[in-house]
Amino acid sequence: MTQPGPPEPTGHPAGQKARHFIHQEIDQDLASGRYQDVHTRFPPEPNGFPHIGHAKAICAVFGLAEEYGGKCNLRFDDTNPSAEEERYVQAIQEDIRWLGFDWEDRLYFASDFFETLYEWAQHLIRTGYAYVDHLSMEAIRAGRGRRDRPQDPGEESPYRNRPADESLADFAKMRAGDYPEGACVLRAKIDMAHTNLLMRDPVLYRIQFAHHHRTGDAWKIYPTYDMAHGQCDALEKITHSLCSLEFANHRPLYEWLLDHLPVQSHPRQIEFARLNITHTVLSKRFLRTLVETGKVDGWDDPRMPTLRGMRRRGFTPASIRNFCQRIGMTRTLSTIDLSWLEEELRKDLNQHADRRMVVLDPLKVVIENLPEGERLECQATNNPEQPNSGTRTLQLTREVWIEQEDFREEANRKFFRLKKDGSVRLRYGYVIHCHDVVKDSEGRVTEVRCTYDPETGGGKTPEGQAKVKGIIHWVSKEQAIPIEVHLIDVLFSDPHPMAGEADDYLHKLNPDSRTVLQGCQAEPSLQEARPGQPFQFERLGYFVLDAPDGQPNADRLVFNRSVSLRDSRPQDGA
RNA sequence: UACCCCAUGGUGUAAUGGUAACACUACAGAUUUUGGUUCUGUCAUUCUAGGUUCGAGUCCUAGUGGGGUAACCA
Repeated sequence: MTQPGPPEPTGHPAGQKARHFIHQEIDQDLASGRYQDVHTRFPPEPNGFPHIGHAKAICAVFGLAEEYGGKCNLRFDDTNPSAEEERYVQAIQEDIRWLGFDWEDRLYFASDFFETLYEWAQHLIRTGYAYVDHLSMEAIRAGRGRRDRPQDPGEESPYRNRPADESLADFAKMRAGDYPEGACVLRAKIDMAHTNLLMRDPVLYRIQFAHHHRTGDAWKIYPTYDMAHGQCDALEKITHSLCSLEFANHRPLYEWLLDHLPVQSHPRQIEFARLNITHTVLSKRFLRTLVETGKVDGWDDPRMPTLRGMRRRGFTPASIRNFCQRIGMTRTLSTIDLSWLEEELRKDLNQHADRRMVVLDPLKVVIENLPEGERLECQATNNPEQPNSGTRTLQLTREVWIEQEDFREEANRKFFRLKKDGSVRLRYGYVIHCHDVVKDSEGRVTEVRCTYDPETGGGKTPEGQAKVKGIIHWVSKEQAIPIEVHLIDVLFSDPHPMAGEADDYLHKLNPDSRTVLQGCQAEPSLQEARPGQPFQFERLGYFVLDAPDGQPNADRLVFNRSVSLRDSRPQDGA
């Protein structure tokens, strides 16, 4: 039979998609005829906002379906009403679409299948594979085995061998709400001596009176993950059910249930390692703590590894997809260096972000031989990587702002920006020469006095003159608009915040994860910046207009630095 | 502790019993109106011990190290 998969690669040739162990498994399944096509699913529980770790899974399942010409469903695993909310259902869909994936008309909810799952539970009871157990939660837990001696077999519940009719009647009463929460559960009857403790008669249904975001108060009982997940996979005719490694222990149960239920199809669970990234935490619980304790401003704080946080920070869908492509899929535990994410973002933004000039920490330069009121027009390229991006006109005036950092009264030879009695080129403008400085009473330079060379416009170097190596950015004082800039740094100074004791991570937060800079000076075109529109502020990095909850700040222009430019300045050069 | 999973340069990923490779980082150089981009080069790798085999990163056994699970969460 022919396989739709890509050709056999060796290594990672440029431009060719990396192939991983799941490709190989799928190839075999198609070759052996186990499955005729590839149908995957993304199964989030609507109880939080997706983060970059989810992006890995999303890219994998949607990507695999696409590569094999198959389909990928979106299914909300909404089997625990006390934890789940409608707003997350919306947010998750928004984030997946933003990443660029489409489930078309295949949007499902586990709750869509509650009636079938109920019937299947009855089926298990009738066939002698499930029973209603009135033992307390503690008693059940104890009966499954001692924590310190898990090798010993568990103890069978006294309800284990009750007649099916009795269980059936009790199960109906559970559904009807005749029993209070916690009074009883439905358990599978498997093997109380199994070495995998999950197989020691796991709970399949429990009573919950919580209001469900979709089914309201129609149900008093809800299936557990194990009773719902594989069954929904089967009902949706999923072929390859991908999940993270912590579910590997559930696979025998996944198989057992499919084997004992009248399912029409038999999906296959494949586990992969979840994503870890240095300097951050990727777990809903820990991220929630950061939000709830006010360590960050919210789920969409630009420092958060949530997709909405990253979006607000200026990450692009392409950069995230490329990142996920690059890290691959394995069963090996790994921690990816945060710089990989930043590198992918730079790669994308270098191609697509228009260039602008902004001075973060302004120092006044007076060009003495440029009369007040006179303007020198300079043509600035919008994006050197995109020949068709055009140019814009900047006005060079007598007074301009440059970066404090770009001026030194004295400096060594490796410093090739502006110093006293030295020259530097104003980007897109002219070469200026500094011959004097003005200082305040404390000796700080408040003003730099320069002259410009009219022969050096358009990047020209006049005959016989040495080429000026340093080029710095600038903004006309007359034209500048004030903006606020937020520099974003790592959330945790420790590369491995999760190492160590339970809640240590809260003490490893980087106190300087956000630096607010007020009084920055920007070229006037930035007045028109739109949310999500990426810019490179020349020599400073990539920036995006801040838009909390998708809306720009009404009272002022705030830009977040998505990522800095790679900086190879030598340490002693400053 | 029991069960399950994992182990290849600093990092990540390939090599499907047959010459250990690719990318990133680091470092060096070239180009450059961004100390950016781009290009070139250099350094560096199979956890340990046995076994199977003509041949082992790959298969087997044991050890060591790391991780997951041991919820009426998913």
